[in-house]
Amino acid sequence: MMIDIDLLLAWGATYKKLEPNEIIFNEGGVCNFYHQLVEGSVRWVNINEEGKEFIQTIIEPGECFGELPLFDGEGFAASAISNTTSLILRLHKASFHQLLKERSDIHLRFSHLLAQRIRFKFLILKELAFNDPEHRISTLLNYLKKNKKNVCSECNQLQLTRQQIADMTGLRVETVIRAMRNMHDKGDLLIKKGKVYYSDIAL
Amino acid sequence: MMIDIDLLLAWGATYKKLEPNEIIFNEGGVCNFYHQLVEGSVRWVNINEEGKEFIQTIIEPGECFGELPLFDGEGFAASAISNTTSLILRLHKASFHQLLKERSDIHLRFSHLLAQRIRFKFLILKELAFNDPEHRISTLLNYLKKNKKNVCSECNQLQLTRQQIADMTGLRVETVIRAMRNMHDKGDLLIKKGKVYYSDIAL
DNA sequence: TTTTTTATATGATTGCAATCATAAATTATA
DNA sequence: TATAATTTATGATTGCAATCATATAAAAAA
Repeated sequence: MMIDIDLLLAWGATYKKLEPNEIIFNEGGVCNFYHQLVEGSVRWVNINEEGKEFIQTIIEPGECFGELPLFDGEGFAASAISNTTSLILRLHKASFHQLLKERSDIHLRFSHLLAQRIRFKFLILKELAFNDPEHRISTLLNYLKKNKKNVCSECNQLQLTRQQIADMTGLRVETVIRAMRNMHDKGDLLIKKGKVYYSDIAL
Repeated sequence: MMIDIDLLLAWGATYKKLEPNEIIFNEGGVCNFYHQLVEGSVRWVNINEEGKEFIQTIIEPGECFGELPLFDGEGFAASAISNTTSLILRLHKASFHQLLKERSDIHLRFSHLLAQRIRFKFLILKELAFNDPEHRISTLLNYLKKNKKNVCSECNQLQLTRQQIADMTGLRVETVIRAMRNMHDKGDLLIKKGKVYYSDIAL
């Protein structure tokens, strides 16, 4: 989901440049903006008491993030942190609501986005519950491939580290590494010099 | 989220009576209706190959369910099965979309609902990932209490079996039973004759 | 290029929830 | 009330991912 950049600018949105690992907003905090990523990469994460991260989504350019408070009025459900140097666009909450009001087509596209987000959560949740590391990982990778997320469109290379996959599936790095090696051995995916590629033979 | 029953009827919605354990729709199936529960109880579940259920939500009277396809055009993300004798209202998809179009206030309320659903998923997901059965259960119960879901408003009694809690947290019944006994011993909740009550001393 | 940092790899051990088995208590039904 | 079915309870065992430890490889920075 993205709103046309020119439209956002016309409505008064402003750019903000981010350093790597800069906190954009914190879980529980009050939301004043609609956020859209223009360049770079942002992770949307929950961090527990021991500092361990659970990555809800890794946002790519063109996607919005942190939108829940705009629709239900509560605090941020997770924190947003830049992975790399990034550029975002922010539109004031009031302007965003006005925009939705005037443009029911955009409102509908947000409903579509929200439904898709729930769908993804349904998918991951049932995987976490039904256990089995390999299955969890392969379901996640399948979803990402299908939605062309976190993958190089030219070379088919997965743009995630084992640690990130672990943080998205609730597993430990070592478990992910071992499971993925196993999947490689079975031909479910391809690992060359540590880098992961979707094998052509389905997944 | 509920739409006023008279309004639904005016728009051509029809009632459907359900026997216990009747399948309303199946995961992956095509959606033709907006569904709203009037009486009884419905579970929204994913069922894996071995027949084990993961309960995404237990729907109570006044709530809608199976709404994702109406917003993103894909198949049902989970199956819906009646827990008890139930009564639902169904409105044809096309009418629903027309209703949304004419009533932007209702559309906004659905955005609110969708955001809340994602929020709940964020919560559960990070719990499943950060492990620890007691913590998972207590987070779920807290959420349910806060949202007055699956709880008797008069007597404060939790309206879920240990099995259902297990199916919502990805744990086994025995683990849930043991964890909840433990929580009872610590005073986090109250178990009388097997029945669970929220203790007044927070949770 | 060399050094430092980050990511991947792999073995050994452990802890804990799943599993299996069985019983008791509670609720529903005859 | 008796009987059946469901839910809760509890012990014993096991399997598997987490954890710990350490090494190697790749990428980034000096």
